[in-house]
Amino acid sequence: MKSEPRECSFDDVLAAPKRTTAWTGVRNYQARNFMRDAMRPGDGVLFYHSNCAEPGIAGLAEVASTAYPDPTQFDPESPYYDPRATRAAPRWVCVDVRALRRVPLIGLSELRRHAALRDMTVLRRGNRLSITPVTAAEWRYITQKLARA
DNA sequence: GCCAACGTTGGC
DNA sequence: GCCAACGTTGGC
Repeated sequence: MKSEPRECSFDDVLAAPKRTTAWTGVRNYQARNFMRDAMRPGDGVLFYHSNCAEPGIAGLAEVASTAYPDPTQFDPESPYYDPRATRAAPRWVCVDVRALRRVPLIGLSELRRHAALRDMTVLRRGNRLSITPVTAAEWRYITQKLARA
């Protein structure tokens, strides 16, 4: 899951109550569908810092809820407000994400260096999705080989 | 700041 | 349903 550290860094989540934050503001249907259809409490999350000086994986987290309506879509004051959404027919969902542990930043250039990660969705050219699936093999490789504390 | 890549919008 | 125009993402 990508987050811009200026908006919400891994350390911000670690410092939050219950080390948990609501993953609000996703306004892409594919990313929304991953949260709604594929993500379950306890699923592992690679917390990725994007659009910053050192893009890469900054920490390990887990999904802490099933999907529920993203409250920011109903809030006219929010930058994520969506006038087409109603409480009866919400368009966007979020999940809660709980930070588990910080890792020494695994930079994008390092991720690209590993043949085992060649097909990672997030590394694909032109990828812009803020939420992308990770295979079991990729997860093992990263958590066991690259994310040693 | 640049720009490639992609998603969304809206006229037709 | 097509597709050009536009907006956004995000690495560099």
